[in-house]
Amino acid sequence: MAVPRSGGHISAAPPTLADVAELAGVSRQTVSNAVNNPDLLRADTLARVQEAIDQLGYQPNRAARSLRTRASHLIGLRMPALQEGTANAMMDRFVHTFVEAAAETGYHVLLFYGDPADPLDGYDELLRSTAVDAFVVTDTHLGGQQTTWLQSRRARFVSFGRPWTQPDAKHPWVDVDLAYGAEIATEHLIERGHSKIAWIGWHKDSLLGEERRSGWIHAMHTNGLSTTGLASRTEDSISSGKAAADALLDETEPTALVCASDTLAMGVLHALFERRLRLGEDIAVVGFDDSQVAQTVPPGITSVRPPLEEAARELVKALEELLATPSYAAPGVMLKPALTVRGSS
Amino acid sequence: MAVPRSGGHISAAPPTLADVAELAGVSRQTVSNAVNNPDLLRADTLARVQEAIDQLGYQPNRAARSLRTRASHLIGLRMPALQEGTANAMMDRFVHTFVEAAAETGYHVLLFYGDPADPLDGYDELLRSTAVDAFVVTDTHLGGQQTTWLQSRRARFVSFGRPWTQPDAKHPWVDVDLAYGAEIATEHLIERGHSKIAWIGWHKDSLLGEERRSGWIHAMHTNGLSTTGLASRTEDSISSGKAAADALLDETEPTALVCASDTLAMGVLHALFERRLRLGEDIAVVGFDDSQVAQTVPPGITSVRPPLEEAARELVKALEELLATPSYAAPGVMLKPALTVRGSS
DNA sequence: ACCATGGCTTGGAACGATCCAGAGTTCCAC
DNA sequence: GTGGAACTCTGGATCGTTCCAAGCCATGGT
Repeated sequence: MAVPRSGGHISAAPPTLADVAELAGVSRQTVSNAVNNPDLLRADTLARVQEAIDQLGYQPNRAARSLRTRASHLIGLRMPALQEGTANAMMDRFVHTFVEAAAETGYHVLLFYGDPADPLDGYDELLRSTAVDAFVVTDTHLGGQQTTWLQSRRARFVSFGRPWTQPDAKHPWVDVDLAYGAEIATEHLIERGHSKIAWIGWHKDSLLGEERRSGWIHAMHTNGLSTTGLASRTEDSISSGKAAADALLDETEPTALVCASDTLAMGVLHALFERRLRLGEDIAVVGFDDSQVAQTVPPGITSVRPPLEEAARELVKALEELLATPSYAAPGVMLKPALTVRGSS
Repeated sequence: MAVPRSGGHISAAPPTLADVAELAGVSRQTVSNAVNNPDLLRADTLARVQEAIDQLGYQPNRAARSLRTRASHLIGLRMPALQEGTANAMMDRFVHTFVEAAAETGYHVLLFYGDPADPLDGYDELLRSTAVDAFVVTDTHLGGQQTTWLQSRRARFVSFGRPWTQPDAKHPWVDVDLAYGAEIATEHLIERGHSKIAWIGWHKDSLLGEERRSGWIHAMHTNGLSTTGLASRTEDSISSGKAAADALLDETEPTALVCASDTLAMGVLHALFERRLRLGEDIAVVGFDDSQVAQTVPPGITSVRPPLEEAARELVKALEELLATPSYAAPGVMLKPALTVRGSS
């Protein structure tokens, strides 16, 4: 719907506060108050201004508002690196849910790109130009570089991922307890009658990997099961998942496998395919992340599903507090994942 | 060129043009010129100003610049609806590549969310508040509602997807020739010695579906092969893909299947799994979109891969022209997909 | 009748950048 | 030596909003 302006012709320029003020017969400031502090106006004035606003289709100019209030209502999110594996499948779902949660409180998401080799690239420019109110940092397991730097620049941010290497970090964070995830995955297999349950995980220097692994170990030991010869550590790729599965199947002959990621689980599937073993019948497999792949591969891979929707909502809530109270120091929030059971187990 | 990041002294408020001007002993306007039109300055003045800029770590305030120039250097992209299937996997890859391509020309991407039930929701607010310079529209096959509306509001936009229902639309667009994709997929199977090649596609009212289907028909007929009894039309879901495959396998017994999407291909895999048929040996399957799933499922699904990187670059190029020349009317760009051959064929 | 009170409304200034028109320099041709 | 063009640089105005301090106007207590 095109909006006619005082001149009578149809103009491309959107109406301003002044246009509304003139039409309603009040001052600019009153219109501003009608938008931002309606309680300050007398009921009849408010109604009159509101009508003028509706009539013109007025919407405050973001740049002007942002300049004056020093708030852009934008949250910066650095595009996670694109990998040809499945590892970023979870991040995509997170971005979706985060954008949705942010929208509910009037925030939009500014996606930016940074050189994958430099975890700090991109942040500085946005910070200096006051383009965003805050950041969401996602790859905290890669080290505390980003958070440390942001802190030193006094930038506001929250992180999806606990501050692994800085136990004393004060920024709000939300994370998913994936040690617990490994635990329920392993216990699920034990309930199904398995006792030789192997683990395929990541290298020792991977914080995420060690955490997940500890859940498997805990579940095994609590149930009086041995883990010797059942653990393997490797890269997060399909080919190394396959290699690890091959080695385990040849040596220890486990009846079930818990994998630190759906990517590794897919590697296992490749090994099974080659050996003509049937997933879910000859051998059980559980993965992590509940990716698209896990959901769709026949007969479906049982997978540990992180509650991304809840994480996104928690992060947005923390952001709101943080932006309202600059000194806000929240306790971290740890969420529990659930197991989505499918045909593979 | 590169600004020292962890600069020694950190003040609360970022430096402004006036700060730089004072330090360099010139006027504000001169600093502005140093940033935007360096050719206008004498070499020694430029050097002096540049030094002051570096020293303070000055970066123009986006809100102020945006207010004055009426350009935000933001491109709006409505978050495609999240589906639990595989259909949006391609869109995620597109978003990635688009953000990257946009960054190269100094544009950032503003992600926003809109009620899935209303294809226009969200655009209006951003447009009225002049928050973005342009939009990228992605779901043109759902009808021309968005583009028609944006046009009527005189908004700038480009679309990823041809204007299906409006042959006379004048906005720049980029699309992938997926009829051609179906053709090369079918021909690939013919080369491999198949002659009974079935098609699993979407309902008749799906423009995308009919286009892809025509490629299959064309390839079959050009090679003197019959298509009777080999085509089936259904929903884009795993379960209906499975049902369609079951029906075809029972009735016509094709040796190869071309599917309109990787989702349908996954449905086929489910049917094969149940029948204990081996993908790539007992029967060949080709999908569309080259999703994560197609890439990782053993032994890999041969799939038609849309050149998303190229599409993103073309769109950004078109956007640049459009924003530089408001009257810019580009011819649409049609890109050719390639076939990624994997174990499934 | 008067002043204080509190609710509503207002005009001017400011946020930090760019646009614009004009002023000061430099340089060269005549 | 002078006029004029070309080159540099400058100060004021402006984009659309919100902050601020002050103004207006009923109301009510004294």
